[in-house]
Amino acid sequence: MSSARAASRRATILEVAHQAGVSKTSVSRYFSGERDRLSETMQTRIASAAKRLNYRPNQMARGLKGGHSRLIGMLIADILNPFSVAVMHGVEQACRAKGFSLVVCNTDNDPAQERDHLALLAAYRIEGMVINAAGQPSRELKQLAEQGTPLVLLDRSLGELEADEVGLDNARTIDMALDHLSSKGYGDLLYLSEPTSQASSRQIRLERFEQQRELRGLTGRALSLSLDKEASSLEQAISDFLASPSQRPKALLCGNGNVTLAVTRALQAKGVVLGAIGLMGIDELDWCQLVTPGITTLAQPTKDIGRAATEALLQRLEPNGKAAPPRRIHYQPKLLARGSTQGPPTSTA
Amino acid sequence: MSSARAASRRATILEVAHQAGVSKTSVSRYFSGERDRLSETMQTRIASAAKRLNYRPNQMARGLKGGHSRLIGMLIADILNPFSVAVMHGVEQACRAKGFSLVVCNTDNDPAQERDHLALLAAYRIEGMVINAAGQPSRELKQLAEQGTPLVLLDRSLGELEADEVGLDNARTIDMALDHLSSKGYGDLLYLSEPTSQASSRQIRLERFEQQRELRGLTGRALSLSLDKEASSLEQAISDFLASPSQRPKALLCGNGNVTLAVTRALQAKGVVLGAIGLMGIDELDWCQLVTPGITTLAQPTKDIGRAATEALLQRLEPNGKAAPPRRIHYQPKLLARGSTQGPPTSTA
DNA sequence: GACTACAATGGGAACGGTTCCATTGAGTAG
DNA sequence: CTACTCAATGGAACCGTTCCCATTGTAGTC
Repeated sequence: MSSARAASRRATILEVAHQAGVSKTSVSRYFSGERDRLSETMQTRIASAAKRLNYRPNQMARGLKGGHSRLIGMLIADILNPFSVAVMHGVEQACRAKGFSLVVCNTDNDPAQERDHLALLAAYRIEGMVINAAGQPSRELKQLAEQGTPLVLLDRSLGELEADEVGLDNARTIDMALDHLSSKGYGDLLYLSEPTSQASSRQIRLERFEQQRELRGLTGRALSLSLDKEASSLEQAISDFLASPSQRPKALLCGNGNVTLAVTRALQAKGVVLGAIGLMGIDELDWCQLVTPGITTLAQPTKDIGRAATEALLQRLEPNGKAAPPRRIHYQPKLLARGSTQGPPTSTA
Repeated sequence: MSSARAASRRATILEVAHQAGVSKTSVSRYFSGERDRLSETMQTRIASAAKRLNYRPNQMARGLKGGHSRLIGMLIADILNPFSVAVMHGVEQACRAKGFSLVVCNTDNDPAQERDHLALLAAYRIEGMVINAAGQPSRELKQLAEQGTPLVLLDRSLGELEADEVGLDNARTIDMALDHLSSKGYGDLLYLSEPTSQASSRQIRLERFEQQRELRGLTGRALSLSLDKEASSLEQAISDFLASPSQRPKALLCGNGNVTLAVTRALQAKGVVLGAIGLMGIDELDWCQLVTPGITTLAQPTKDIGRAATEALLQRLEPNGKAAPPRRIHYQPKLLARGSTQGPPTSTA
């Protein structure tokens, strides 16, 4: 009879204690990693009672008393971007390995959604956050930081906020791209980026591109535009670039995976042959090797980034780790050279 | 002074009540949607006190008393599959719109991870689950169901479990594929699927393919294999198929996006010209239009599926909705015809 | 053999809310 | 004017844990 009842509703610690004929304190100890404080007999009795009742500690109650929700929040600007998902995958695995759960919130690049999600995460008393979102820290985010919630910024830098940062070595990435393109004979370059106001890393890449392009005596320009709203302006920009007079072979460099996709579509619509016009992208995508003759990319080590972000965060959660100075971890990309930058036809002569 | 203190630690309902000079009951009412029971004065006083202290109700405490965690869990078999992410995006938006939060758990197709995650979600007393995971319901899942947690199965059917199901009309999807392929002149077909033991929808598709292929007098076969572990066996299977003697033009049909990716890679490695050998996939992917001459797909309405799943779930959460008979919602795919099924060269003569 | 130290266990007060029930006062019908 | 209703508010118990602080018993010390 009592075993039949067990299935109907989640058992409480009190019921287990009763079944086992011990106090709830002991049961609590058993489930909070203090088993060594209990005698053998006690342990087996609790174990069997718990099993019989199918008991699981209620995390809500736990979180309430101890303040440990064991929850990590993650804010993602664009969940449909494979790069973000790959990083999230890494973060999730690392969290799980340490006994934390991840609550993922997608903001669709919308500050209002970001605010909502932050309020929510605060309501659940999450213990830390991994953030890959808007450029300007919202009031909610600042509050969270001020209250002592550890923050890790992914691929972003939010000046005023004291937080760890994990991401790509943006300057070096641009340099590698320029090295590669110019070594293949491309001398007139167009850099395309999503709006730089949204993310500091975009800003850095764009500025670095302009600076280094000039320094290396290459011609061209850098452009930042919104992919959703200005699809036509992207095509226009590419047309203008391709039509612009220059003796030097032309190439396009894409600031992230979304841009690479949009640009590849646009080039294909125009009937451009890749390679004759160079194409290179930051972020590796499943299909880059499939589009003839293969698109050259600089791959980010997504897994490493995810893991590093989580480790940085969890370190801050440890009793002593809170005060350490902010870390800045920057990874090197990996060049995957393919046909789209094989060099212009004339240069092979 | 009091405002300075406000920033340091999250305020409690008691502090707000004190500040406002009212009882905590009234503050609770204010934040639980019972504002109409409070007088104007009371409301403004509470509002200003709450604002001053930057108060947010603690969801943990709320969930404890009322049993409402306002949390929905989602189990995803493979987070790196864009289809899953797209559906998840839909689910998340729908949850948010109704005031629920989504906790996403990726199982990497691993039953052990699935068990862990389920235990965890149970510990947080989630109110419902959207599931896209292993074929065999684990003990944990059954328990969850028995305790009355509403379940929605995505693209899967778990016989013994009473739950709503949302997904594609698999039989119709296969029929559409066969219609299209044979109308384009392909008569010798190979169907490739990921392991059918993992998901009932895969099983249905595969069986339907064999049945209908035969019924239509087409030759060929259907094969199920693991992409990770048997990459070489995939290539072998394709080679065998292409080498097999047949008068009729050959085409490959891919059971989902992952297969399409693996097959496209394999075909490209072999130097196969798409179209001469037909290629068609279930699931639309970003790059299907980019790979020359474009890959024909049957697109799933991911957003609809996500929304429908959430709506079904939330309906069960309403006081009366628990008892309704299980729903089965099946969507039609959309055919996106491209060059990879333009028909074999001889048929144009 | 009394005293201390410590290991093993239990009792009960939090934690931050919700909710039932009681209390108050004003309006209304008789 | 009295009794009754109803709206507005507060008091206190409770949700399922954790954790501090007893309490007990047993072994070790002198």
